[in-house]
Amino acid sequence: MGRPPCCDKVGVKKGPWTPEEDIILVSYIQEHGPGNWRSVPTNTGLLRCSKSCRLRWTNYLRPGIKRGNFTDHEEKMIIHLQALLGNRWAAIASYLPQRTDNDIKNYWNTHLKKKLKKLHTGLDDHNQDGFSASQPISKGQWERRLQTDIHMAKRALCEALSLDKPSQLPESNPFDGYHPYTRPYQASIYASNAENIARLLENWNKNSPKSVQKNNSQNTQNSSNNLVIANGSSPSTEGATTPDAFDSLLSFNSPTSDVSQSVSVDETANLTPEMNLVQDESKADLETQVPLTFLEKWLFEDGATQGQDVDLINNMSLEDNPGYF
DNA sequence: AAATCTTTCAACCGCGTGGCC
DNA sequence: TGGCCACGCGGTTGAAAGATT
Repeated sequence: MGRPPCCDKVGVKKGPWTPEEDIILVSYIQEHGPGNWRSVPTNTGLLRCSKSCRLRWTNYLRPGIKRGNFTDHEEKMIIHLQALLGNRWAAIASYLPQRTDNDIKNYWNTHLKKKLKKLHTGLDDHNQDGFSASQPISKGQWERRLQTDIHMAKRALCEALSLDKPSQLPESNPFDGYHPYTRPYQASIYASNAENIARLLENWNKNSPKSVQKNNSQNTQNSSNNLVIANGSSPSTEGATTPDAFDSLLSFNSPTSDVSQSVSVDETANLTPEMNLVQDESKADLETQVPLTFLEKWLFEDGATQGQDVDLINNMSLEDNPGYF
């Protein structure tokens, strides 16, 4: 009964990926680009199902992924975006381009949920839970609650932003510079990381698999980190995540710097076909983000106009924008 | 030092959706 | 129009690591 498995279970390997498998997958994607996952296992000889390959790539091997500790900024953004969007981790992740939805989801479940719970139990017994995962509510309540949620989220987000930037509220959209639409920014990351993968592959060819395996006794985590370590902007510093670098990338702390401008034409012009494909992939992501620009505008365009939220919500007719909720 | 408990996070599973025929 | 297929998403699981007793 039920849906047949996505792939033949017989002979399909499960569990943690080995460095060897990572290399095979990365080199294949480098050559053919991401996509057509169905054919990846057969073409690479990997004993993995297509889903597993895609997941491994998107959550771990894909260039531009930042791992390790979340910065305060990221934390706040996740909290507020979760309040806004609910458990739409992919949508939330689109605002944190260096984080995967899986990462964010895990972080929410393991850290932020507890944090917020603590916070709320620390407060009065009033039902201050502004977050979506709560008891069932009626439709009318849901609508009122949604309005409250959005209002609270908007205020909290503005507060968070002003906390991080005590001297100034962003004149422009604070998402500038790392908004998923800002493709040149992504391109620079992908470009640098694609080079790393190439370098890694070169080293892989030089070294015997055994030696690699030895280096990766900590299973796959190290191996995939290695992919980026060669970069110089290594996430191996993740223990002490580099908020400065990250913030500057995101332009949070320097509203005048436009990251999209910081990428030279050469950099984007020198993209390999693989990089372009990666860009194409990110392009596909962008399409799912279109509705969010509306929220962005609303959140940041007129931060001072609190109290107009109800009007705005009224304007945001569910019929006109069915995808928003 | 060993046993037990807790936390973390990579990976899996099943469902929804959109594209193609 | 309906069925099939591939992909993406969110919830869940379980092994490993870390903390505590």
